[in-house]
Amino acid sequence: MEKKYSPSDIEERLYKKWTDNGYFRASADSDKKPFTIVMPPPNITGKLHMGHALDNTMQDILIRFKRMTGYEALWVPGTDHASISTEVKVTEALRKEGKDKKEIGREAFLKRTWEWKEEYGGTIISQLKKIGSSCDWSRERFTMDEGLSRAVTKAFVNMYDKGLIYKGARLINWCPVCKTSISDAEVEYEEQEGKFWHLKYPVVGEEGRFVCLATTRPETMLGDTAVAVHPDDERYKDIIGKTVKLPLTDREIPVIADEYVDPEFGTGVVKITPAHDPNDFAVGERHDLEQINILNDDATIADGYGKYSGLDRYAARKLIVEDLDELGLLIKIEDHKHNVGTHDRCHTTVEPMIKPQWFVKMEELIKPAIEAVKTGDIRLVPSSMDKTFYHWTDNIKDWCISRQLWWGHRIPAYYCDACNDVFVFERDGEKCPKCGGKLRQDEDTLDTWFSSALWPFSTLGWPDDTKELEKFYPTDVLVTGYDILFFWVIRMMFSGFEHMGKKPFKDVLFHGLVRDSEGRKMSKSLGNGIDPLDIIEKYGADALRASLISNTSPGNDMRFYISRVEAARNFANKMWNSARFIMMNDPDGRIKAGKEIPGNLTDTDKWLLSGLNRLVREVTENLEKYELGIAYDKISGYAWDEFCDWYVEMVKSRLYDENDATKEAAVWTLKTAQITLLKLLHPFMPFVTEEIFCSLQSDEESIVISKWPEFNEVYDFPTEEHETEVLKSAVKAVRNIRSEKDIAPGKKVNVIIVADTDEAQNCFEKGSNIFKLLAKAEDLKILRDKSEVPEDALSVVIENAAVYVPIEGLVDREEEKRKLTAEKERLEAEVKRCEGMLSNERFISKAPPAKVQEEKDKLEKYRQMLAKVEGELGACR
RNA sequence: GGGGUCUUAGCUCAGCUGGGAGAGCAUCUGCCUUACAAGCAGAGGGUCAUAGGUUCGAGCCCUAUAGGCCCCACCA
Repeated sequence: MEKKYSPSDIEERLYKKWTDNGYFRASADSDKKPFTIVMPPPNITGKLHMGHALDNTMQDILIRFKRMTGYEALWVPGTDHASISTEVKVTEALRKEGKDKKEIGREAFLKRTWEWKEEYGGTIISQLKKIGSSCDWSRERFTMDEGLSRAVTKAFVNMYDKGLIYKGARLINWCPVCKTSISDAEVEYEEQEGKFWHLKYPVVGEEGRFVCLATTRPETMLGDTAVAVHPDDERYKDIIGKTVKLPLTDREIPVIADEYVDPEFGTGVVKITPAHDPNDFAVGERHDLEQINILNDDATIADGYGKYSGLDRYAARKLIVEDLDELGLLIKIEDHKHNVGTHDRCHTTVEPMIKPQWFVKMEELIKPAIEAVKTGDIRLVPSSMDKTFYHWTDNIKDWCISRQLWWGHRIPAYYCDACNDVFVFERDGEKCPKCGGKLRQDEDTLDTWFSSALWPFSTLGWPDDTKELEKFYPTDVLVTGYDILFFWVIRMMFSGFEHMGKKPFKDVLFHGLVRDSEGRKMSKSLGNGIDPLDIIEKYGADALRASLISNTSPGNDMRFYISRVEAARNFANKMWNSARFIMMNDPDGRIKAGKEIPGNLTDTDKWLLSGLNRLVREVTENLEKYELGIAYDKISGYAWDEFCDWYVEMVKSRLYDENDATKEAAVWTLKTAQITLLKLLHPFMPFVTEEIFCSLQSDEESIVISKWPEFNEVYDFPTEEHETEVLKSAVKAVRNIRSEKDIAPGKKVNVIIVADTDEAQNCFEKGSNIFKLLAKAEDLKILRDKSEVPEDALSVVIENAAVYVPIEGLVDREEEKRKLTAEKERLEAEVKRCEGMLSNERFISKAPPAKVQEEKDKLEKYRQMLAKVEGELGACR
């Protein structure tokens, strides 16, 4: 094995081995318990970014963990057609070739988009493989696959038949560039510097009287159908019911009273344009006002408005303001900051317009989802997401699902021009059921989230009755970012209940955004994005994965630091090297890790094994609770600090002694511990663990399908903590001798070790050579009792260790005394605290018995330690 | 305007249902030592935002305050 672990050499080879052997496949025929995750499908337009890396690492950890614990673990991958994003991209590509979407027509455009999908849609999938995702690739799905498209149609028809989908002319958000409607959730508000134009409209029949009002959008006045005041506003009470002349037009419009108007704001008078403003629309509905659409689809002024017709909305605004000014109807212009709705894809200012669109009625549909979260039937992790969930569901509005796009699922509604009727059904190409006439399908496609909402069951075969649905639905956990709670998670919930009659998942595990090191969102425009693939190439997939998990918690944003990746890479290398060490000491691989426990384990071995045993239990619990960060940190902590830094050092003396009777026990323990740690670590760092596992345990095929370690009573040895402490300290001390600056370089040094127990004595005698080497000592004596140590010896040992270095003229125990005194004081305080608690009657009676016992044990422990420290302090004098 | 969330070491963050303040990185000291310098042995560094409250006991629970971030709404 090489001295350093180099991931690039092995990752591809191992991933190929895994897929070739079908480890990731899950079968519906298996009699194992199922564990299912469906992957949030990345857009086919997308490239792998840190968010995907995090999302998929978390899912992979859970899937690999469950696979090892004996579940039939299924992870369904796939991609999303991402209607508008893709359509925009393809339209752009066409434009570069000098072609226009409209010119080439729907059919050619779709053909072109499919070609585009075939060419680029696969890149994200291959990138997901690079980070080690253990998906069942034989089940990869695409939202526009034949089966999934059938699911979409079926779902639409089901809901339409139940009256949950309707078509209606509503005010929707219109993007004049993409020329499609977009849902409320797709509108992003941006603060913009605008103007506030104060206008006056003449009151009809009262010469010289005007109503003054202010607007941010003067051009919409062409579509005004009323002006409104507050019913209690004394200033305007007398004109309610009268009419005003709408300037620049020949229309007269009424003055109405509505509570929507805030008398305190502006002049207390509002122009009402029902066709181009959501609030005005609502007012218009209440007062039965006419809705006048003054705009074309590209936001130019419609025909019939004279010289304004055909002008862009902003050009029209300028001209209208000029004309009003000329008529003396413009009072003043103020600067005004306001929020403007823009389309989240192209950042064009959206235009509210009245259009016939398809909607999903939400009020009833959402109830089972709310109920499920309330009762805990669906659990959100972290649970603080519940509040956000209710905030969304309590304010939910009907969902506009039709889009004036071509790339997507076409709405299964058919119109008969002969009898002027509408039919919604699944059978394309049919004749009109009424008159037998030719049917014309609705031109619109569905919101891309409509198909995503069906993802948990459409990927498993719905609407057919499949074995997969039977076995793997509902899925176990959905892992996703909190930013799509509304877009996706909520919609999957009600879709699951509606179409399957069952929840789509048991738990939802949320993660946050991966930000850059300064806390900014990673974005193309800022150019601060870090490509996960670059990181993988340089540091390995394992290091990337671990860096995204270590020291993090669910639902919170995290910052990406390269130093974390380095730390994780170093840890992988540490495991690599501990394996090298083991193999050096068992070159033929004669000793097997496993259940046959050697009879001659030493206390050191038992100490390690029982600690490891507890680690197994804790890590398993953490993973069950989705505490991935905690689990990883515990494993790496134990592996590095306890296993490598302590145990490996402690057993060296046994390993280097050919005659040591416990040598094999040491190798066995090393191997058993290393294998156990590798297994615990495998979900987090799949590649390096597999590579080491196969070299170390050559009779097993792969760690991927190996059995997860279990808490084993056999390993739960009672340990003499005191003895272990002595050993640990001694090893540390010996290693430390050379770094003590009190020892002059090149000076002849004699080391005295006090071994006050049999095991320590044994250990030091066996290891005297290695200790000598480590300490660069001339001579090394092992004494049984502290009192035998010469007066002039300098202790270089902290805490319990009994190692002394005699050096001429360097007898100085002040430092040691100071430390021991500090320790004594600490222990005294602890003892006092414990005694205080235990003498407190309320504590005894109120605290749980286990806690009381714990305190008693602690007290005992501290008393013992205190006695020891006092003894040592005495010996110093 | 409504809601959420955060404030813990120099930096970035963990800290489960209340019971001995943690990790990584950074800093300082000493070390190439027969697994590993991507390493080893040590050290320093925190009034857990502030003020109250509950409790035998609060980083954790409650109230208020200050500051940061996010989401929703969108006064024309």
